[in-house]
Amino acid sequence: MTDTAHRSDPANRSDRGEQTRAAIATAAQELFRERGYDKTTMRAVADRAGVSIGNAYYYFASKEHLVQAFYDQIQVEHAAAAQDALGGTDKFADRLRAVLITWVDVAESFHEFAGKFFKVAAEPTSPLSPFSSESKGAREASIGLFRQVVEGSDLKVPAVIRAELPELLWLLQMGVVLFWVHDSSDGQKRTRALVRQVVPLVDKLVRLSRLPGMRGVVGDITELIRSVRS
Amino acid sequence: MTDTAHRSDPANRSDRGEQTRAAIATAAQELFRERGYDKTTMRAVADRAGVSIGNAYYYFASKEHLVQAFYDQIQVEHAAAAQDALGGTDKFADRLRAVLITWVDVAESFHEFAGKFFKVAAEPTSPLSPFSSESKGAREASIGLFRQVVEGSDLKVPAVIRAELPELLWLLQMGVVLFWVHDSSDGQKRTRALVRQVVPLVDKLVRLSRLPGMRGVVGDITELIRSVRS
DNA sequence: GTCTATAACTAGATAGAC
DNA sequence: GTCTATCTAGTTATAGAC
Repeated sequence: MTDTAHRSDPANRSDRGEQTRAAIATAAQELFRERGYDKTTMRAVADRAGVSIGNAYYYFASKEHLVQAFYDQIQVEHAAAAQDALGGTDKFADRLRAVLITWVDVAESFHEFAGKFFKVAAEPTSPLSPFSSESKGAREASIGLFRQVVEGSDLKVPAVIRAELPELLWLLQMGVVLFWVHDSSDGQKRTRALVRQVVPLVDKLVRLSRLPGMRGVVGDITELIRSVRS
Repeated sequence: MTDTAHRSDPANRSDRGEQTRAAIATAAQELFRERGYDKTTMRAVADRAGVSIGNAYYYFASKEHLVQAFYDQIQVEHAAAAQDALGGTDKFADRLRAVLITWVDVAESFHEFAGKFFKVAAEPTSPLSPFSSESKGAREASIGLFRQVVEGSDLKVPAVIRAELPELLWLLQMGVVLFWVHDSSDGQKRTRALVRQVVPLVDKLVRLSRLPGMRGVVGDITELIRSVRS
């Protein structure tokens, strides 16, 4: 493999190329927000970016790939906003709620075309799937956020749980996203209500894991996670 | 409303119309299985059904609507197969496992293009979404199956739980489907392993709900379900 | 080699005649 | 109910400029 000229190698991307790429991505994001995914044509994107369709396809393999820019943006904004929110408290429930609610805040402006976005991400073979190897970076960043939630908290739980909890909380977040996508209430207030209700429950459940009768269950769950991951 | 000629009123569908509709649906199913969703064109479907494209669109509003036939078929086959499997035992865990494994069996032949199928169903606005009002019938049939699992079993649990459990088990089934879609192992054996592992855990958790310390948690969960449903 | 553009292709969907 | 003709938009082929 002497394919040193491959586009994914940053060393070979020229400045001009980067500018064009950025122009296309920006045009796409603007149009997606203005008209939604379906009503945004590749021709319109290329047009606004001041390039030809063919050129747009040189940088983005498909229309779906243009969505990735959003994905990344939410991720980055959420990480920053959550970081702020985590500073205020060491109570586990407060920290968890802060991270989840912060996500809803950040994602709010994307909600209108989130359905299409989600549709794209739901396909297992899509690089946008939260379970895909292409999403590994974003996924691990997100899990890392929940690791912070746990580690900076006052939570006293068995070490096995402490280790597995971040991944479980990330799954919870995926569930919240699923609900959010289907939530047509004003300002996604039903999702916010769900978070406020589910957080104390999770807090209670996690703390209950210390009860003698729960040891077996905890073991089963960690075993389950381990085997699912392989 | 004097729209007595509307197509959705079975009394007004002519025999010929029904035959054409069936021919199109059958052609689509054959082709989906032979080549997958993407490689099956509406032209090919119309062709095999011996009708024009325009005519195909008279009966099915979009290509996605042709997928609905699969959806329904799995539903019906699963209900029948599960019915058989439920006859054998009154143990809750056995009954639950039977219903879940039966689904994996029935769905196996669809797995190859399940990704595309799932993608379509994942869009919140899609009539195929398991949460959509159009899917209400299928959803309730499925929940009914889990009601049978609970009611025909030896399970001794609080009435609140007994009432909410079928819907929760249906959600578990949705989780299994999610895993299954992403499961590329031979014969979906990883999904089968997941089911075999998760069923005893659910069984244990449900029975634990009788413990005094769990009463509060059970109340919280039922409250959560109620508010989410509204 | 990296970029960019034009023309053409494909397939889902619609309009309108019969 | 059924057809043909047409439209639309994602995508690709390919030629050529920098």
